Amino acid sequence: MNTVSQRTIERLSLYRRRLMVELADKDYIFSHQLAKLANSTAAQVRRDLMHLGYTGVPRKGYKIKDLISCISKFLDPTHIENVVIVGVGNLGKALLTFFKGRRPKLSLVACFDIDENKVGTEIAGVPCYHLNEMPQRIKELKVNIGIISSTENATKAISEMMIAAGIRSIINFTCYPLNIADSENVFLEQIDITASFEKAAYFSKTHLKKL
Amino acid sequence: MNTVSQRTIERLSLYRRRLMVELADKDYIFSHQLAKLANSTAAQVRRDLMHLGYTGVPRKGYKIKDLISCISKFLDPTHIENVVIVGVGNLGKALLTFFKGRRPKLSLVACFDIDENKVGTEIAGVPCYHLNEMPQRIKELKVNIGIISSTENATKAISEMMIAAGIRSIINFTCYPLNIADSENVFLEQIDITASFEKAAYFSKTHLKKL
DNA sequence: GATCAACTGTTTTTTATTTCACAATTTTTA
DNA sequence: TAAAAATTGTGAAATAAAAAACAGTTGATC
Repeated sequence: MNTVSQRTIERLSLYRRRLMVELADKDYIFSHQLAKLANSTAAQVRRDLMHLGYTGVPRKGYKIKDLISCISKFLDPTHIENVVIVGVGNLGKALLTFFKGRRPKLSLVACFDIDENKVGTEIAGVPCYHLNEMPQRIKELKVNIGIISSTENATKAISEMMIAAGIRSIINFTCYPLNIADSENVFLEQIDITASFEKAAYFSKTHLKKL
Repeated sequence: MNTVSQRTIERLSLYRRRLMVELADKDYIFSHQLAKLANSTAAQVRRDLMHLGYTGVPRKGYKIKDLISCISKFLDPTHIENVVIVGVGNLGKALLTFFKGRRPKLSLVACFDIDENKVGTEIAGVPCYHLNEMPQRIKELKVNIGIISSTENATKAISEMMIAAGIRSIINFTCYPLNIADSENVFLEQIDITASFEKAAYFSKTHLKKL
């Protein structure tokens, strides 16, 4: 199986977004131009595009329209994927709003919380249910993707509920480092904002390339 | 110069947070135990700790208290670092709240927006100024770290303002891929939430390790 | 229509990161 | 006190990722 790296998938996602912007201006783009737009290198771009089976034309480049649809065919789910989010505090709300209508093939269908003031309402147009209802809703709505933006100490329990209910992919925005057994076959993306901040602080004093 | 990788810095940050939790329970910890807590491996932990110059004791492990202070000495700025955030929409607000009091050596001293309803108020206890004032405030407060959570199309201009004002490190939460010249010597952390979502979608169908 | 210039797709090389493996060390046990 | 057991620190090997190099095409130019 020709497995594609996470890094490549991230870049393909970025290429597509940059290409959408360019589409208004022109028909074709060279690898070095796309590289510049995506903050990468020409070699890296060509390498990434190899996975698509779409080939450009020397001296002419890639037809933007075709390249976009090729990336879409590669990246996007065939049908619309339902997504849920657990924990509708500040970050959860921000993600709901951010997410809204951003990707046509990803549909945020429900959010969950334990705060009775939120349960039963709609937040950014998305219905909020009690956490207890999550397993049932996930099954009913055939949800494959779950986002966790709860408190740190609820993370583990929530992830276990998600996995038991059949979730295939988790994005964890809490700082609790989830540990999912390989045998579960669940994809995990850990976004550790605290680590990012501390890294920024560390390199603000250290990141001096030329001394 | 013995430069330490970004990955290692991220893990050290995580180790410290996990160790803080353990500190309540016990005095010493083995590399394989810390690895389990941080979702890593014993070899990786030992390798990362090598950079600290702190050595553990065979058959006894690392003294948690000492290890924490050693990581802190390594990671933390010597004095308190001021941080600013630009763009106080949903995500910006969430980051403000999230950040509040989380790291003692990092102090969020100001946020900026162009919305006149926000300018002049306090958001999560942090004063909000007009974006125009940013350069001056950054210089006055000797701010080294800037967070961007604006709209996508404002990102580039904001980063240029930041760099011109003397910022040393930028965390960019917008999807616009900033391109900072090496010569600027500014550290950049790009957090592309859209890419994370699309990655999660991609691997939810693909991430089947054993077929 | 032959030559040149510039770009693509892919192989090779280089660099970075992780894992392995093991001598050295320390505690525990006898 | 000697032997056994378990863990550390680190050099070496393996793996992963990025960059470089280059043959093969294609469009442009004369």
